[in-house]
Amino acid sequence: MTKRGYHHGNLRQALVDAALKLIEEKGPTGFALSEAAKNAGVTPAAVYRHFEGREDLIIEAALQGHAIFADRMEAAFNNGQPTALEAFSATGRAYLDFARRHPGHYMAMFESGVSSQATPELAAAVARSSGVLERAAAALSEHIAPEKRPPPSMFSAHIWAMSHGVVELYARGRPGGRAPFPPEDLLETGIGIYLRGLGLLPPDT
Amino acid sequence: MTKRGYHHGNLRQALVDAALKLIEEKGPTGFALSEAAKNAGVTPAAVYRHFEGREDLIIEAALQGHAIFADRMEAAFNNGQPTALEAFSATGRAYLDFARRHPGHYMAMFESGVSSQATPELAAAVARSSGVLERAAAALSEHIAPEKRPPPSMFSAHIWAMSHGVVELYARGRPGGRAPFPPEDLLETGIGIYLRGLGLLPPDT
DNA sequence: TGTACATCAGTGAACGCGCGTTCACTGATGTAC
DNA sequence: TGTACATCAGTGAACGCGCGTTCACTGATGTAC
Repeated sequence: MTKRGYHHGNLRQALVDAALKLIEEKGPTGFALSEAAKNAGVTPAAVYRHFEGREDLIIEAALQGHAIFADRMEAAFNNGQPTALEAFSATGRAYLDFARRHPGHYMAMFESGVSSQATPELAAAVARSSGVLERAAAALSEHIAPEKRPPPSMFSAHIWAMSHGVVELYARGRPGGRAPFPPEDLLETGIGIYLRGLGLLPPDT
Repeated sequence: MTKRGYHHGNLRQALVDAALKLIEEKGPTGFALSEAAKNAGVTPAAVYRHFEGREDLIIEAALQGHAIFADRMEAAFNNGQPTALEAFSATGRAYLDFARRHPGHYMAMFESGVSSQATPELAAAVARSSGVLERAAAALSEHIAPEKRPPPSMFSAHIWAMSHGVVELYARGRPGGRAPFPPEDLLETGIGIYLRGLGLLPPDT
């Protein structure tokens, strides 16, 4: 099924996997093409049979990340079933879950410095990811009285910002040394309070 | 007043300033000690008269950043005057304002990968920064009924996460290419909705 | 089935580069007499 | 005021290193006859 290559089998994907592991360990700017090649059991020059260069490899990693990300978010959203609220919450949890399970992908996507417009494919993948979250926000905001309803894109930007902030500050080892609370709890309670502020949850839990 | 050096005048600070500018331009991992030295009009080896090495220079930049940051936040908080709510909002605005005015510092502080425990001085500076925000959150949460009051450190973690997320995703050029809303508005509305969720703002604005 | 050939994934050596760091030094500044 | 000396900030050359990228090549695989 998988098209096997001549010598290696499937070097292209092996290189992406090696890159992801390295990005996870050392960050996207600390990642070295040569090291990825070595870890894939291959000479650095071999990389150029499959990618244009270092940046192109990072872009592929980000691209695959966005594809997985959008899939997960879409599955969690589940077309707004059973309720808009539950679908939305599931989507939020899927965000954090993705960041934890795929730190390499997450970093390639959001911390690599690669423009989301770098290639048409990447732009499309980013648009798809963003789209899921925005649809989840839009579905949920139907339950808000129109005159006090924020634009869905602002709604989703708030959620995205809080999620990303939790990932960066508390799901890794940043500010006070270690996290004061489990990131999952932090995000769940944070989003809960936010939704209550929108009148989407009863005032007392 | 400023102790002037023998040859340069005040090379130590000139190096920090050059480093900050470079960090702002290329990120903390892209910053090169040699380039900072060159921009300060000095040989790379001269750096070692004032710092132990590359990392030490970044730590000094982060340290100065935390000092400015804590000062600004403290001034904005203004001991909780005139009201806890207004003081808290001012503190939130000061956060974003700092991130925009001092991107080099901000990056050195939160994106450099330097541990906040790297030196005792840095740990103290970080604790002071965090302390201000936590005090602002604690003061404000006095107005919440005790049984539905989240721990102040969780409260402040939510705000910090949302602020940081807004900075990273929307106050730079990240996800959809450019920001859908001005970051200031995004943060102000986001925090507003969150505070409403805590019952600290009336349900309709 | 066997042979000749074309393809092309991966090799290995080399490149130029900029990096962080070291070291013996030099020469401007400050100080003692 | 003038001279001799000590200090030490900054120099300049050198180092070893790993990086991304190039290039002519080789040799395993697949294909045609």
